[in-house]
Amino acid sequence: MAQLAGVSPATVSFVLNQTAGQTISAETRERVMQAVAELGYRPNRAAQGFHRGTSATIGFVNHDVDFGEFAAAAIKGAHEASLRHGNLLLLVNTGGSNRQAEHLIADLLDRRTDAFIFAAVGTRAVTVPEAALQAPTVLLNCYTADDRAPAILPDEERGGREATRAMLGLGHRRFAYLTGKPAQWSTKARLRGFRGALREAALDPDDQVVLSGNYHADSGYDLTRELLRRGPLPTAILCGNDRMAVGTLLALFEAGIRVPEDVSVMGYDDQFQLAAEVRPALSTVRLPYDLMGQLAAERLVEPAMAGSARTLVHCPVLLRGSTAPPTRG
Amino acid sequence: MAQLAGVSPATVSFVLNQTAGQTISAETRERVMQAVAELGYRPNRAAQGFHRGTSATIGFVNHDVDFGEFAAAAIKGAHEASLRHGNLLLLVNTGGSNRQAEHLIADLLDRRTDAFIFAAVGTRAVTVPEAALQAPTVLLNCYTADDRAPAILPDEERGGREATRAMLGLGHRRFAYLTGKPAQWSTKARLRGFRGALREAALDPDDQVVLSGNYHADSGYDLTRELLRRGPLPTAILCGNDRMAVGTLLALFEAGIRVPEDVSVMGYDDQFQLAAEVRPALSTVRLPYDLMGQLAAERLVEPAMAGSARTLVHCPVLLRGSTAPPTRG
DNA sequence: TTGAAAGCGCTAACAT
DNA sequence: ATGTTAGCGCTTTCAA
Repeated sequence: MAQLAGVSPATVSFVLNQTAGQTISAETRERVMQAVAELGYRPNRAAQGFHRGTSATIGFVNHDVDFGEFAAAAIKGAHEASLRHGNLLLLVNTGGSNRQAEHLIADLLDRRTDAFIFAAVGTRAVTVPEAALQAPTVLLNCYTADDRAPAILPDEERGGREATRAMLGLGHRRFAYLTGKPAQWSTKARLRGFRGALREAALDPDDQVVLSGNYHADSGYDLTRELLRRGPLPTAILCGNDRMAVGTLLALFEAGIRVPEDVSVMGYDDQFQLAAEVRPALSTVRLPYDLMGQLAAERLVEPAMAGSARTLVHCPVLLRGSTAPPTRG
Repeated sequence: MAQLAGVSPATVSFVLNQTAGQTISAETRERVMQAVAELGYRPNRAAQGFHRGTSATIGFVNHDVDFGEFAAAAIKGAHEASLRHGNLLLLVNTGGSNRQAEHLIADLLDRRTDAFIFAAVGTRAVTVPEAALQAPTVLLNCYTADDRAPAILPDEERGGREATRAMLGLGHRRFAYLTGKPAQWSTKARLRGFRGALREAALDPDDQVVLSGNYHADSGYDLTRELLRRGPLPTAILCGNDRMAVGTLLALFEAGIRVPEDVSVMGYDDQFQLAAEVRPALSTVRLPYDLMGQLAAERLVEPAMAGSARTLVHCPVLLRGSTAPPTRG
C-alpha cells in the first residue's frame, strides 16, 4: 500500500485518519487516496484496536433469563446509536446468572471492549460484577443500590399515573387493576401511579379492585374471570401488560361482554405486533425499550449529563380502540 | 508477567496455550501458573487475535426489517453454541437493506470477524454481499438461489402437513386455512403441506376454504369475521401464525362461538409467552428459531456435513387446548 | 512536509 | 527443555 503511493506507512496513516496537527500536501494526499482506491485498501481495524488498546466495540450484556423481544428492541436502539459513532455491539447473554456475568465480562474485557451496557428485561436491582466498572458502564432497565453506574429506567410511576388519568378523563370512576408480579419494581411503581392518580381525582384507591397477576396472558384471563365471578364489573380494567390485556379480552368476549362498549381495557408495554393489532386495538402505555437502548449507547459516548445517576424515560399513553367513555354508571 | 516467573514470554505462551509439540517441564509450568495466579494475569485477546489474524468472533448479521423476538431466539441459540467454542457474537442489524449489509460486512471483515451468520426473520431468498463469502458463512432462515453458502431452514411444508394431519386425525374434514402473506416462502410451503395432507386423506384441497392474510393479528380477526359472514363455519381453522390465531379467537368469542367445542383453532410458531398462555392455549407448530441459531453456529465450527446445502429443521406439532375432535358433522 | 523507528502483546520459527 | 527473535499492521513521537 505505502509503496504503491510511494510514501511511508506513517503518511498513509496520517491522511486516512486526518490526524490533527499534521501537514500533508494536497498532492501527497491525492496520491495516497489514489493508491487506496486502486488497492481497495482498508485499514486492519484489529491492528488499529490492538495498538490503541481499544476495539470500537461495546459489550451489550443481557443479564436476564428473558431474552426476547424487549431485549431485541433495546439492542436495536443501542446498535443504531453505537453505529453512529463507529462502534459495534458484542452481545452476550448471562441468563441472569451472576457467575456467568462475571465470566462473560472478563472475556469481554480481555478483548478490550470499550464499554458496557448492562441490561435487564424485567426492571430490577442488579449487582454488577466489579470488573465491569473498569470500563464505562451504563445500566439499562436495571440499577444498583449504590448508583455506581448511571441507569436508564422507564418512568413507570408516571406511566401508571397517566394511564389512570386518561381513564379518569374519559369519565371512568370504577376500576379494576390486574397487576403483574407484585414483587416487581415495575408493578409497584405502576400501582403507585394508579393510586396517585385516583387520589388526585378525590377517589379512594382502596375502593378499587386490585388483583395480583404475573404478567402472563393466562393470568389476565383468570383474573378477569375472577372479576366476573365477583359481581358487577367496573367500567375500566387496567392490566399489568398487553399480554394480560389479551387474556382479559378473551375472558370478556367469552362472557359476552363487549369492549369498549361495556368495559374499557388498557394494557401496558405497547408490545410489538400485538397491542396495535389485536381487536379491538389495545390502548396502552408505551415502554420504549428501543429508545432506552439508544439513550444507553449515547450516554456511553457523551457522559455529558454525568450528574444524574438515574435517567427516567417517559412512557407515553396510547389511546386506541379498547377504551371509551363508560356507558354505565 | 514473564519476569515474575523468571521465564520468557514465549514460555508463558506455551504453557497457557498448551501448544502442541512443546515440551515444558512440570516445574516451569508450575512456576508460570503461580505467577499467573499471583498477578491475575489474563492474556490480551485483542493482541492474540491481531497476531493470529482471527478474533474468536462471529458476525451475526440480521438482514431483515424485523428485529424482534424471533431474531432474539436465533441469537440466543447462536450465542450459546458459539460460546462453547470460545466465540462471541458481534451483532449487526441491516434493517433489510443490501447497501447497509455491505457496509456492515465490510466493517466486520475489517475487524477480522472469523465467520458470518446471515439471518432473516421471514424466511426468504437473499443476496449475500460477495465480501461475506471471504469468511465461512451460513445462512439462517434464508437462502441464495445458487446455494453458495449452506442454509438452515425450517421445514415448513412438513410443518403444514403435520398440523393438517393432526387435525385430520382428530376427525376434522372441513377446514379453513387463513394464510399469512401469500407471496412468502413459508406461506407457500405450509399451504403445500396443507394440501398434501388433505390429498393423503382423499380430500380435495379445493373443497376447503383458503383465505389470504398477512401474519398480523388483525388479519386473523378480519378473516374470521369474513368466514362467519360466509355461512356455516368449518370445524377447524388453521392460521398462518399464532398472532393470527389470537385474532381468530377474539373474533370467534365475540361471535359467541366456543373454542374448541364449536371449532378448533390452530396457530403456527409457538410464539413465546403467547401461544401457550392464551386461553384456550393454542395448538400450534413450533418454529424452533433458537435451535436453528444453534445449528448455524455449530455448522460454522464443524463444517462436517459440508455436503448438504440446505438443512431443513423439523417443526413439531404441539397440541394444546384450542383443538379437539369436531362435534358437528 | 514527510520519513524512520519504536512499540503495542502476543506467537511461532529457530536457536541454544 | 527453554529462550531469542522477528514480526503481525498500525500509530506516534521524533528527526530530517
